Amino acid sequence: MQASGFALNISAVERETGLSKDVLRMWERRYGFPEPGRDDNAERQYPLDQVAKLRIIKRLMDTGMRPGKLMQRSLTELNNLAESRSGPRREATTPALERDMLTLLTSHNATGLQHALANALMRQGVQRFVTETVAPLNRAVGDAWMRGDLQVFEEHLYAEQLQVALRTAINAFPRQPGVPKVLLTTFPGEHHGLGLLMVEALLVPEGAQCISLGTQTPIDDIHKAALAHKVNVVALSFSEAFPLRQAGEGLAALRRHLPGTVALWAGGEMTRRLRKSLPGVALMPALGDALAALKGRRTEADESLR
Amino acid sequence: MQASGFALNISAVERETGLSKDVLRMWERRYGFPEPGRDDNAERQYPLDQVAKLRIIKRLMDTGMRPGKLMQRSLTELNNLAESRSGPRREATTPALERDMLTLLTSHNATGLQHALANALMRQGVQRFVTETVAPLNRAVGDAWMRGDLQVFEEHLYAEQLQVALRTAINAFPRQPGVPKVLLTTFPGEHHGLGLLMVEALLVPEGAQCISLGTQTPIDDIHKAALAHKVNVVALSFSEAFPLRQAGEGLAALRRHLPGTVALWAGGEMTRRLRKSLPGVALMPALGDALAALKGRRTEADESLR
DNA sequence: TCAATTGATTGTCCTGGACATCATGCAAGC
DNA sequence: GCTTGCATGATGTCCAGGACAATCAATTGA
Repeated sequence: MQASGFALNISAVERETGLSKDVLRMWERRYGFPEPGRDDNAERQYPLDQVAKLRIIKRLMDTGMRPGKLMQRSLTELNNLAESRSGPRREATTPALERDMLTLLTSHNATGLQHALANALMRQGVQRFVTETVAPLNRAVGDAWMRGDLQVFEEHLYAEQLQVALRTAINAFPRQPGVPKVLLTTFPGEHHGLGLLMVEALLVPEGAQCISLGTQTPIDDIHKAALAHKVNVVALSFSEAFPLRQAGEGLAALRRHLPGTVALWAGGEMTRRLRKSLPGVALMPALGDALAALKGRRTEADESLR
Repeated sequence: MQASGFALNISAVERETGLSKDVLRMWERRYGFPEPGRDDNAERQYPLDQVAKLRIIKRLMDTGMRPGKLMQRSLTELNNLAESRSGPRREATTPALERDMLTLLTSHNATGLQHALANALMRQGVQRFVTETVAPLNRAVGDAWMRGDLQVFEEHLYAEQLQVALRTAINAFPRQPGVPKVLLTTFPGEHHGLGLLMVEALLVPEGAQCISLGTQTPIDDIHKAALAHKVNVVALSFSEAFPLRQAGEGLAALRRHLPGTVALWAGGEMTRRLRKSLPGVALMPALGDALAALKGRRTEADESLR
C-alpha cells in the first residue's frame, strides 16, 4: 500500500530504501534492475515487490556485498543469502531472553516488552544490561529484520522501547560535573541514535559527564560544541549502513580541527568495515571498547599525577 | 570548516540545508544563486557563506516565502527579513522564563538548562508545562535560530534536554491499558520528534495509552501498526518545513486504508499552512487541540452509553 | 466583491555522458 | 609460498540541459 496504492515514484523509493535517485537510475541502466513501469508522464513507478527486493539488496550491501552479484538473483535467493549471512547463530542457540523479547515484539505486546526490558535492567544493572542484553538483542533484531521476519514498524517500536529503558537508566544517575566530559553525537546522515544512548549508559555510571547532541550534527557544529563545552572526548556513533567514505572524510576533517587534547572516538558497526586506521581517531568496533578507553584515560591520568 | 576546509560539495550542501541537488542546480541556472566555484574535476564547491545564505533562505521558505523574491537579497537583508518575520514578539515582551532558558542554552550550561526544565515541570505539572512553557519556548528557540542567534549544536542540545525532561514526565505515569489507544509517529522525511513527545505528555495524564513508533515510519507500516495494535487514533506530527504535498498525499492514502473507526489526527506547525481540509483527517494546528479532541471523544462515548 | 482564467514560478523528473574511486585479480618479486 | 604492485573492471556521483506538472499570483469578468 502506498500513496498510489500499488507503486511508488522515485522519490518515495529513495526515502524508503535510502538509495539515491541517481543510483536507482544507474542500476536500471546497468543491470536492468529495478525495472519500474512508467506513468502517463513517463515517470518511473516502482512496484512494491521491486521495492522490497531493493530493500534486501541494500541491506546485504551494507554488510559488504557487491551490487553486481546481487542484482540478478531472485527475491527468494536473496532471502536465503540474507539468512545464511545473518551469522552462524541458529534458532536453537539463540538465548532464551532474546527469543522471548523478540516474541513479545512480534506479538505487538508493547507493555510486555517494556516490562521485560525494565526487568532485565534492574536485574543486571545498567552496564551489564547494555553489554549482555541490549547488544545481543540488537543483533538478533537486526538479523530478524534482514530475514524479513520483522516489520519496519516492529523495529521502530523496539527502538522506542529500548530508548525508554536506557533513558530511565541514565536518568537514575545524578547529572553532575564529571571527568571526562564526553560529547556524544552522530554525523549528518546517521539517523540511528541508540548507539549514543548505549555508550552514555556505559559511561555515566563511571562518573563521566555525557553531553548528547542527538543525531545528525553538522561537522563544524560538532567542532564548535566541543570547544564551547570544553569536552575531553568527542564520541561518534556509526551504524552499519553509514557510507565509509563520508565517515573517513568527516573524521579526518574533525581530527584536523579539534585540539590535540581532545580525544576522538568512533564506534558502531560501521567501524568494523573500516580498513585503514585513521591517525588520531580511536576506533571502537565493540561496545566495551569505550569503557576500556575510559579506564585507560583514568590510569594514564593517575600515573601522570604521580 | 568542513571536509575540504573551506567549501562543500553538492551532496554535503544537500545534507546540510535539506535542499535537493536538483534544486541547488536549478536555482543556480535560474537565479544565478548559489554560484559555487568548481574544483579540478569541474564539480561544484559551495563556499560556506553561500551555504549559510541557503540555510536562511530555506528557513524563510518554510514559513511560506517564495524563492524568487529571496534569492537576490543580501545576507543582511535576509537576516532583517527573518528578524521582522519572527513575529511581533519583541525582546522586551519575551517572558522572563524563556529568556532565562535561552541564556542558559547560549552559555552552554547544559546542567543549568536541565534543572530549569525539571523545575518548571515540577512546578506546573506535565500538561501546563507542555502548553505554557515548552510550546512558547520552542517558538522562541525557532525564532532565535532563524535570526542566527543560535548555533545548530545549541538547538540540538535544546532538543535533547527537552526530550529528557518530557520522557521523565511521561515515565512518571504507569504504562497501562488505557482508552483511547493512540499510535504516535511521523511520516518518512520528518525527523522532528519533539512534537510526538509533547502530545504524549498531554495525553498520558488523561489516561490515554500512547504507543510511539518514533519518527519516519513508512506509510504502510503506520497502517500495519495501527491494525496490529488495534489503536483508536493515529496521530501524526509535522514540523513547519514538511512538504505540503507529501503530507496531503500521505494522509489521503492513510485515510483511504485505515478502518473508518480509527481517527486520524495531524498536528504540528505544517498544518497551519494547509489550505484545503482533508476529509476524515482531524487537523490540529494548536497543541491543545489534541487534548480537546480527546475530551470530545470521551463525551461522545459517554453520551452513546446513555 | 468574489470567482475564474491565464500566465509566471517553481520543483521534480528525464536522458545520456563522464569520470574518480575502490575492489578484484593477476603478475612479478622476495 | 607469500606479499606487493599494477591493470582492469565495477560502482557511485556528478554534470548539462530539456521537459513538464503543480502551484501561485494577478488580471479579468460577473
